[in-house]
This record gives sequence, C-alpha cells and structure tokens, in this order.
Amino acid sequence: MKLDRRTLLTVFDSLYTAYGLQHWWPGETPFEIMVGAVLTQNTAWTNVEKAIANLESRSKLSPEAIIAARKDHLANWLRPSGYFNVKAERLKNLCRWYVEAGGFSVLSQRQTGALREALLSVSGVGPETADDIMLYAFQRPVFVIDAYTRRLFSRLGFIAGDEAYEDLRLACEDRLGADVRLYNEFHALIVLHARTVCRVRPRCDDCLLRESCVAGREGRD
DNA sequence: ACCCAGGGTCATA
DNA sequence: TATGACCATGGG
Repeated sequence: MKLDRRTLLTVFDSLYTAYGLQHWWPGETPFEIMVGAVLTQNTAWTNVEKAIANLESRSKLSPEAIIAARKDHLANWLRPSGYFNVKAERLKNLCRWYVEAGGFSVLSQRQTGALREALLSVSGVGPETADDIMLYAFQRPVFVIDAYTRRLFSRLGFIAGDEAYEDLRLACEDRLGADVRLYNEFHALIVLHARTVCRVRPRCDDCLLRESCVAGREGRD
C-alpha cells in the first residue's frame, strides 16, 4: 500500500475543489440514516428514497413501527429498494437491537470500538453498513471503505485492490487521523465522483484526478 | 436486452 | 480463508 497522508489529502483537495461541500445526510435523524444505510446495500440511492418515502407516508419511519409491522407488509413498503424480503428482515433486526440497546442517547455514550462491534453483531449489518452508521449517524471518526473507494485508490495506484476491509480502513484512519468532518466529506466526494466522471471514463484518462492517476498508474492497468 | 447500483449471509471446499 | 449462489428493483 502506497497510502500516505499527503497523497490522500491531495486527492481530497481535487475532489473538494471540483464538487464542493456535500454535507451528506443533512436534516435526517440518526435513525433515518441507519435505515438508509441498510436499504442502500448494493442498491441505487434513488430506489432507497422511494422506499423511505413509503415508510414516511405510512408513519412507519420509526424503530417501534418497524418492529411492530408485519414482515410481509414491511417488505412491500421496501419493494422499490430491491432485495425487499432480505431487507425487511435486516431492518427489523437493526430496530430490535436499537431499541433494546436503549436508542440513540444511550448508544451514543458507548466507546467507538464497542459501538462498532455492537453494530456488526446485528445480522444484516456488515462492515460498510456499520461504518456508514458510525460516521453519518453517530459522528464517529470511522473511514468508510466501499467499492468506490477501493476502486479509486486501486486505480490511483495506492493499493493493490484486494486488501482486507479492515486493513484498508485502519490504514486510512492512521494516515488521516481521527477527523469526522474529513471522513464525511471524503466518502461523499468519492461516491459522487465515481457516479459521474469515473463511470463515464473508467480509466480516468481525462478526469480531474488525472495528475494523481497518471502519477500512480505507471506500470499498472 | 444488458449492466449496474453507496453489500451481506450462508453453504461449501 | 476464500469463492459462489442468492437476494430484486429501477434507471441508463
């Protein structure tokens, strides 16, 4: 891994200059962010919004309502977000854990490591979902590694691409230091960039990260 | 018609 | 530990 703080910040600056502040998940409650994190698993966000709107319009966007709802009903409301049977189960698991643990105020008092482990103990919450929740709902300095991040860093020549999730996360956190604001914007910018430029020009031949790409791509591809 | 989208679990070797 | 099957809708 050729990750270092200066290089990572150079990439961040390029993205930030190009796209500006993203301030992800503004105005949403921590619980809504948790719901979104589960529903967006391998799913386009536009579909997630429809499912959340279904819950909202039926006043089911609360942990108690989701726990009380029949699973087949919940699945129908989640239909637009795909994998609706699976996600109905996962959402119920998460809500039961959330309520039994005492909700946001109580969970907020836990230490970052313990909170992350608790999230991961919920069936249906894997590392990426847990870290989305850690960063965006609980405001903890956890660097989210998703497919986009891995692909971008790989294309830039920083990593091989097959590193374990935890190795990558800890490496990034080590280089960047605990910085919630930075992690928040960085992840949002990577996703935004991936959905626009990288998707259209997969080899980064002419994107704003070209300098970094070319510098890091020697002997690769 | 095809590909992918802000993954995760479970069974198998 | 490491693959593969499976889950499913909607937009490009």
